[in-house]
Amino acid sequence: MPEKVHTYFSESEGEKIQKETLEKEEKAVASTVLKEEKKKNKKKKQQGKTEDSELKDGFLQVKTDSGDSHKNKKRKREEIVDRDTTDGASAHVGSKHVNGKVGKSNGDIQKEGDVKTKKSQQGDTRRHKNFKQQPSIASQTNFNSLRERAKFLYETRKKLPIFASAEEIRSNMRKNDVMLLIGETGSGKSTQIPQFLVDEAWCKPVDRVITQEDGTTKTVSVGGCIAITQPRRVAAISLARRVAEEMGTPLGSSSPASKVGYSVRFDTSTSPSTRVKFLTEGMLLQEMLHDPWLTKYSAIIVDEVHERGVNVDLVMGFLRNLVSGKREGRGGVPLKAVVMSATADMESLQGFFSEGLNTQEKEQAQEKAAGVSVCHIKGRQFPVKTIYSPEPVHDFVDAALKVIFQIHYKEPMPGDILVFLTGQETVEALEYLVNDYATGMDPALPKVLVLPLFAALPQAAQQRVFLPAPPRTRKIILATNIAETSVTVSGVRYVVDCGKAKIKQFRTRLGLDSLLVKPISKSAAIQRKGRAGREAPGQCYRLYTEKDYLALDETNTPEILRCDLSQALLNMKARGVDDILNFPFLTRPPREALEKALLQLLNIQALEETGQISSIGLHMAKLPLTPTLGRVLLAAVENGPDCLRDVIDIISCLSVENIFLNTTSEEKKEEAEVARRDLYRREGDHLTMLATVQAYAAENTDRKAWATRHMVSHRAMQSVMDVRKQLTTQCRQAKLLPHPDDKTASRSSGSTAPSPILILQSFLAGFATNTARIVPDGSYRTVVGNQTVAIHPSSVLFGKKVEAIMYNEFVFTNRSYARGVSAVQMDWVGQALARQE
DNA sequence: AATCGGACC
Repeated sequence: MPEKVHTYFSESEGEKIQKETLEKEEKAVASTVLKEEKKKNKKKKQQGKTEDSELKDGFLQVKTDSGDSHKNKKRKREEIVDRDTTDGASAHVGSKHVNGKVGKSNGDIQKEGDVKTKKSQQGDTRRHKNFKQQPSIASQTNFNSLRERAKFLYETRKKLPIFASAEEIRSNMRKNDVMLLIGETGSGKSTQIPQFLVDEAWCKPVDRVITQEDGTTKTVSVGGCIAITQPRRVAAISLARRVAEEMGTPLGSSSPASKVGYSVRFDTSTSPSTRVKFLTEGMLLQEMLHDPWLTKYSAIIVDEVHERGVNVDLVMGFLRNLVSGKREGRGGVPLKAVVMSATADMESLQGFFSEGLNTQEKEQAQEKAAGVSVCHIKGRQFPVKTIYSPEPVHDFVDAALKVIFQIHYKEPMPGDILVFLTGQETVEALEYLVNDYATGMDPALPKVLVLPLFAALPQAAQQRVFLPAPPRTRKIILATNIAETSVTVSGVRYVVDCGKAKIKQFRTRLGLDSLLVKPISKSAAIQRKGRAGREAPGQCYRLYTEKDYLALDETNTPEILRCDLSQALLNMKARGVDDILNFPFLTRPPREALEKALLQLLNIQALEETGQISSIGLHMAKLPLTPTLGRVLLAAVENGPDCLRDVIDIISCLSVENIFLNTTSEEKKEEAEVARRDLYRREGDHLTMLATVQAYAAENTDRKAWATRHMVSHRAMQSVMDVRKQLTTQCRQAKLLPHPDDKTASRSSGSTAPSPILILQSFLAGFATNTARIVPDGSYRTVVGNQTVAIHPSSVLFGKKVEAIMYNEFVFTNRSYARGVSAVQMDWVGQALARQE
């Protein structure tokens, strides 16, 4: 069988080393997380050698220090977590670059995959540094080596499909303020466009005299910086890292001379010289609350518009107003915009911008009036053959099982299989079936390694998908739509697509979220299929007929049509958009949905009767919370600092993913019951969360072990602590909480803990309408609307009967559930509702 | 009548 092994990698020296590593690993197949950790470390060292040996080749290069030592502690922790997440990707670097040699250039940057690879390299570099105990000189930025690296990278940049269009793009942007760019996967748009534009004359900062709201004037520097928005944090960070390398500049805050930075929640890394800044859409919206005219920027590049998250729609609306208005807040300096999408549904976007430009600039009637240019860039993908099911499929788990083994029997190695399913339940069902079937498989055949992948999966288990398969083994990744955009697994040549996904839809009339399995769109189907063609030609098996495919919607339903709009509208109100109904929505939500959200904001006193934003509302908009949770926080202020601190702890839990690990099996559930006994509170989930945060925070020796012991998600708890710190800091700045060194105000040791009653009453200020009372048959009915609702099985109150409940979320899956539930008294509910009248 | 797809401030 050595043949098989040899076909996996070609012949360079570095790859041989890597191959040997893999063989060694096969002998020590690790089954426990602990073993995996060790193995990883071993491999990393090997990886380091691989890189060294390839240095002269130039495919990979160990980065010299980029001054990371200046970063604060928390950031380091996050980087380590980050690196670990993507660690496995580095193991694939070898094979990826081999592919580059035989057919495909290694230069095309694919945000989620390739750039992550860079990150892992840096992680490895840091490890080396620690190992070798390098002297402090290493913390200085080595500009020469940065320049050399950039020079080398330039050669690969030149081969990107987009590179030939650089001059056309520059020229378009000189003529027009807005450009729409359709660039398929692998075109290089996200990394190259900012570099094409940053040295343009219009991108220089200029001083302008601006009349402020109070009538006074002041001189302000306008422009000079380009922002590129991303839907996801990891993408923003890894793109920034890559572009910094290509530009030969240190990254972010590591040097005052750094020209490239990024900004995501909990992690902003910029310098006074930052000219290219990658940020999440949410972060740009946050910046706009403080700087509505985006005076720092000469251009905003909006990337991945086709994903149509609610934030990108808001950004687009604000941007349209900014490019078409009189620019008074910018001293007349234009703000340019590049809107980038992977799919070609851009005609509507063109209309969206040109409509605004026409109406606003009609009077000026100048022929050089900003128009909208459009640019198409070819992508770089390997062909993927589509195989449809000849018959409609009733049970896609069963159908997937058959197709998986059909591929496994028929198709040569290597070539991993990525299966798109709908959720944890289907993933685990198929995992069981594949493993069961594989036990009876002919031992002469390659083995299969089944790897589940979904967001709720613990980090260590997620990482397993990035490890290369042992020799003679085919990886079968069973994933939710996390693998559509957020996670890229290398080595995949076969995709199996069930054609469905769980999609959340907010039902305005009922105030209810539903999470149902629905057919995906054509563009999602194309996206899934594309995952088979990133490294080599591939195949996509669709578990539905071609007729079914043709009947699918063209694109995903924009999130703005599927979600509760209150947070979006509060942000708009805080930005000074008074007339919500006339806001330039890319897709206009139904009037009813807008009105419902406005009413909701009015109910929680975020708006005045006039529809103007209230001072409470303005405060809420600045908090990184949903309006309801923001309202709860402000209500807790009234109950004193001790209550506020506790409420912050609970809110922090509610605003991250589930802190308790899922218990799927019956034994696990019992196990969890025992492990969490000291955390459970009979008052409900809110106080249980409080107990959990406080116990976790009090654990000073080994929080990870504590989390494992209590079957609590360590990853989620880390996020909780981040949110908690952010909220606490914000409350201190707003003088809602005393400063920590203010002795008189710190929690006095003699006083009792704030009563659970005060805490729950604070919550009712935001959740008065999320309440239900028990009826004689023992079920619950909502106080407003009288609908049946059941306590979700994940709640500590599941199966319990109390007078009334308050809940964080009202979701419909196969029935209506209340999630995040606490027991309350009906008269509290009455009082809270009365206050809203 | 027994359990949530994926992001983000």
